[in-house]
Amino acid sequence: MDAPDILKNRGLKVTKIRVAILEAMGESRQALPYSELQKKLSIFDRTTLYRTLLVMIDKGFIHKALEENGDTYYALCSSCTSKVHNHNHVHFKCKECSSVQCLYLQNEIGLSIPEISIETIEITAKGTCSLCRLTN
Amino acid sequence: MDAPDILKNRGLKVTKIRVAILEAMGESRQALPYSELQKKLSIFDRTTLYRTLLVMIDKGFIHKALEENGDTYYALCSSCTSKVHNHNHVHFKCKECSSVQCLYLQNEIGLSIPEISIETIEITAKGTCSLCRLTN
DNA sequence: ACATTAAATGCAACGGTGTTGCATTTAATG
DNA sequence: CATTAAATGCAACACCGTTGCATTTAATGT
Repeated sequence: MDAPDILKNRGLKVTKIRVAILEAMGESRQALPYSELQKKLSIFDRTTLYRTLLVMIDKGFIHKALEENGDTYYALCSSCTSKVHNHNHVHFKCKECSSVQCLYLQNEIGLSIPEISIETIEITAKGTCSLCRLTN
Repeated sequence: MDAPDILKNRGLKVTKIRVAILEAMGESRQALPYSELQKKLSIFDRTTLYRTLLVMIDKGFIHKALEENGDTYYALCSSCTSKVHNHNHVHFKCKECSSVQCLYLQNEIGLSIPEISIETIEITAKGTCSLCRLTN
């Protein structure tokens, strides 16, 4: 299913920037930093990019995978809807190539702390990705 | 031990802003967002605050507990040195009062994923803190 | 194919943060 | 009290988040 169909299926108008965002993020299969999205989509006004990202987060197409040093990494949601966001996955950042990816886990990670009710858990792991390990 | 002594012990000059930062963060016992630090320390130039935070992170006094929506939360390091950063703790953000705190765990959380070497893990939990639970 | 309309877009503008260079001040030392 | 390396304040620039408003466009019905 291509980008326009995905948008239609979820009741969103098919616009150039939405298709471009989905394609840009689909290619890489990794989380993209805002700065890179901005570059790739520099044809569009940055306000439009900003607002489009808001909409697509709200509709459950994408999510913020990581905020680090002022840069925000966005990733495609493979299992989220506008209502339910499943986050049984880990965000992994490679210290060498700076790539960020979503890793899905078989078993959800649980955590319980006395007196506090925990609703969501986000996990960010850092290390060396498989590609960079081979390169060294 | 008061702020000036802490600074001396770690080989840092005792300056007003460093003392002020340590005291501001010591009082609250919680992570402070940059925006609030900025307000509390508005006597000082913001560049000085910026550079002082860099130094204090580097020396292991404080760490970034959370970056969210462009605001960075800083917390005192209770078990970190300039060489070793222990992060067997969870950063917890209350969705009601927006407070952020470091929770220390008895047992470190481990995570292993094939083909990837993980060096550090950061966990951010969100929910309702004990105080807000009582209030409701 | 065309008109209608709500939604999407582009532009301008403002405030906040990250960052750097440079001149001045200050804390630690002898 | 003099010396000096470090810390500070100021200026400046780029980038991001955000909002208002006028214009354009995608979807819908005729």
